[in-house]
Amino acid sequence: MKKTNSKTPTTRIQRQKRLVILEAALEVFSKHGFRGSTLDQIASEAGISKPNILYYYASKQEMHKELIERMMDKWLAPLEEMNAKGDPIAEISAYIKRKLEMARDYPRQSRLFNNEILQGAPHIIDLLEGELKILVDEKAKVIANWMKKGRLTKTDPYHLIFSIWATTQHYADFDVQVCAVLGEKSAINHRFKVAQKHLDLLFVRALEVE
Amino acid sequence: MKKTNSKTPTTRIQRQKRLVILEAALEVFSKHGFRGSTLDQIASEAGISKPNILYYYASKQEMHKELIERMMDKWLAPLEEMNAKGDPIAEISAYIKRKLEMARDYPRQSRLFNNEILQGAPHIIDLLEGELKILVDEKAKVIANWMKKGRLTKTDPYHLIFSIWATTQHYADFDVQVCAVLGEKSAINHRFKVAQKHLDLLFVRALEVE
DNA sequence: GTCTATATATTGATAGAC
DNA sequence: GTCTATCAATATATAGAC
Repeated sequence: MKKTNSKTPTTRIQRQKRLVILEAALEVFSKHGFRGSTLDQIASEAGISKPNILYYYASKQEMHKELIERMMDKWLAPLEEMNAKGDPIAEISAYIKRKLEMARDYPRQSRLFNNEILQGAPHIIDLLEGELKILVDEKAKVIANWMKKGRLTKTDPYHLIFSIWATTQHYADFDVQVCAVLGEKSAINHRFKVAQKHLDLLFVRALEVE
Repeated sequence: MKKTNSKTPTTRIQRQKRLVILEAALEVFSKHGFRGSTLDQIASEAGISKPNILYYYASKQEMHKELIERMMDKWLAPLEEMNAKGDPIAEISAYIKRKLEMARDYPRQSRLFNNEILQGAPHIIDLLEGELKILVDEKAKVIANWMKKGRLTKTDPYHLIFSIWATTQHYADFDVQVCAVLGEKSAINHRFKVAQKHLDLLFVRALEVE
């Protein structure tokens, strides 16, 4: 069989194996960051030997890069869905719901992103200053327009978006602290139900105009 | 001169040198976490040779431990100051202001804490489940009492505190992203002034009862 | 494709001259 | 107290047998 470039897997088996490795890499990178993670940890987590890992991915960097790229698309989607023609309160409420569901369903992706930002975003700074800024500029304009029309209480649209990011991602990134403070009594489903209700009240009540 | 134990510095010079090293260690640990940081980086940052660093601190662990301990006290103070006998809205507003000022003035301490939590809080989990939980339980009770008396809109007090933590610390931990989105136009002083105004509106408007 | 063995670099920490 | 030199452990990555 001819040598397969690790960047372009062809067979189903190869793709599957790369996914198993990526899954393990996500587990490790999201906890320790890029520099703090080792191939040994990833290999152990994946149940695959270290050289075999490097058969599918040319380097530690390549794994990390693919994880970051896969995550960024998913990360921008919820904001993209915010619709200028919808009801302002309903749109913001739905956006919060989507972001909170992502924190619940993809906490490791959130922590991977958090780690990347803490380290100064070396791999995605261009994306933040480019694609992300463009998207946020656009949505901030939509929100500002809603406010100008008197359909939302006036505040800074950018910082409003930051507040939504912060409050929702907190449940993924600071999960250990949230659990420690709430104690064992709070199962994950209950926790996110209460969080959802609280965040909805917080933002809707603050932004509603009577 | 007799051998000085590195844990109990005696002279002024020694204390000063330890502070320089600690300052450099904070710079590095807050960016890369414990495992991702190296003595080489810290030594370079401090302008002191690696063996000399280890003359003042017995190990990398010892530096990290002292940083975490120094930070935790400072971190709990703002919440402790919240006064059950004060005006509810004013107390919460003042708490947000204090937390935001800490994010502005001690961003590296915030990121050090964030890194520790992301890694599962291995060094402070006892503190979170002990001291922190006790403090939050107490203040949550105060807030719940205010709500019961009709002086604040009803919501979950714990999640309200989480929201305040999340929104304020966001400006320290995600500073790179905030700056990328806001662009170069936003100087730090202006940024925090707008943030302060927005967060005050968000929480006060949501919690105020007419 | 997967393994053992290993090359090469980096790391935390120590020894010992000055 | 501070340095150079260095050790032992660990890290990424490769070589080559099977």
